[in-house]
Amino acid sequence: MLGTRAGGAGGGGAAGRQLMSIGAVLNVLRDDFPEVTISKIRFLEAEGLVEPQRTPSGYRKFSEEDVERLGYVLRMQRDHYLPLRVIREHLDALDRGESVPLPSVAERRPMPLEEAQRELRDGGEGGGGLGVRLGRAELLAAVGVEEGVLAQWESYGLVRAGGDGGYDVEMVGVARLVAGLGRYGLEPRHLRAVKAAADREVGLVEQVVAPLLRHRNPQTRVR
Amino acid sequence: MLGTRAGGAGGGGAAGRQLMSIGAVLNVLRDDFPEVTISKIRFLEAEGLVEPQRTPSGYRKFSEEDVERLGYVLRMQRDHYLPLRVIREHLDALDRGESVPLPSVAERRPMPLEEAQRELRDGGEGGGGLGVRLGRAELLAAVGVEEGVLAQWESYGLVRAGGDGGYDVEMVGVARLVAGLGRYGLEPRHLRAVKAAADREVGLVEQVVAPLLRHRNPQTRVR
DNA sequence: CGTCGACCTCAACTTCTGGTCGAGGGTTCA
DNA sequence: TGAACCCTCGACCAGAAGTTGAGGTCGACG
Repeated sequence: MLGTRAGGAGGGGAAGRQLMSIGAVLNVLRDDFPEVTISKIRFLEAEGLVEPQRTPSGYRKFSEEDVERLGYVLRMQRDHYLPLRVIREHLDALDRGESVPLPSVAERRPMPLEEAQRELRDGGEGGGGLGVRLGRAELLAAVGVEEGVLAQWESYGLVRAGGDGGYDVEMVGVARLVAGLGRYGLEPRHLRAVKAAADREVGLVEQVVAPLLRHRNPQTRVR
Repeated sequence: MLGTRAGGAGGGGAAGRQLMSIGAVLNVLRDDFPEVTISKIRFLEAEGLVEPQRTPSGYRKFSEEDVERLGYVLRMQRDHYLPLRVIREHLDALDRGESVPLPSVAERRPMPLEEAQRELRDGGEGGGGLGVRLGRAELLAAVGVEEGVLAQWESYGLVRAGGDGGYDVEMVGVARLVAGLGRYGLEPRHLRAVKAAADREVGLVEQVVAPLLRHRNPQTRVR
């Protein structure tokens, strides 16, 4: 409906970045987010998540960017359950060119090791197999990096050896990911931030893999 | 203090799976989660997140597993902001051998494609910087898999081409991860579940990669 | 045997988040 | 000029996540 808006798509150069009224924004968004309302958009502004321009008379005018931003907020909220405060901080930081305040798990203890060991002891390889552990050389080979690089990763806590000096298979996934990221320009020092992601990854993999030893077999189901 | 309990650590074989009182659990956990309290643990039980055994007289008795579970809950809550309901559902499903209900972004709409495309059209590369895009062949090379495999991944929505047929650099990270997981036995059909993780991954990577810099300093200047 | 600390339940209360609603009133534009 | 749209502001609301306290039991130690 209202075919007006986005119509042409065409190359429209630098022309007018068309601004849209709150109602128009609503129409655009509710396609992806049916639960959005005008009052919610206003609320999100009040909470500092967007700052649309205003006409002299006070009407809000949203740029495409604002709309994307709203979409991002809504997505984060809906799909990742992030509280608005967190999204805001994140976005704010990004805005001013800092980066990634991130829902962080980082820095707390440098030592979930004990836990891993316990798991290792208890679960052993009993249930599910997959108790596979790699030596350092194997890991290096599997990931395709050099000694020094790995050492560096370890110093950043990105990859970690188990108590026995061996590496868990999961580490391959993590390491490979780190390597992948590195390949397009992210250094470990940037990756500290990403460690949170790696942790998540591990968390998830743990859920997928580890319970195989503790439990029977996975299948799907979603809320 | 109370050096008693966990003391030995030693290899106590099959001996008694020692159960601990709620107070003991508290001591164990608050090392990692200082904010935990007895009442919170009870609350979590009430919410169905753990089900410790009981002595005949009604005292709670937590197994190691229960404690780990609590740790998991607390970690998910603190680090990933997941609501208890979601954690519970996830855990419940895992318990009964289903799998990974996961804070999912999945289903709901079978079609984020449109979104991606719009983003592509509208935002072009404006928003994100890092407009680098890869061809299919490049992606294949970067990840080191064959055509067919990639096609399969795509059919599972694990990896996705943009509107222009090109792949975003982030996809390399995702694809590489998928490849890594595949390498130790997880098939795409299992990975559907993990897709949520991949999505997170992308979200995070976006944040890291796009704006380039970083620093942190939360600041709350609402209104 | 008494008593002290750890534990129990249950209901009421609290705080925070994330909004919604409506009254009262301007703005736009066909 | 009037219908449709938009504005602010304060009140109100529901749900999540705990906390608190009153009243009572358990267990172990001296």
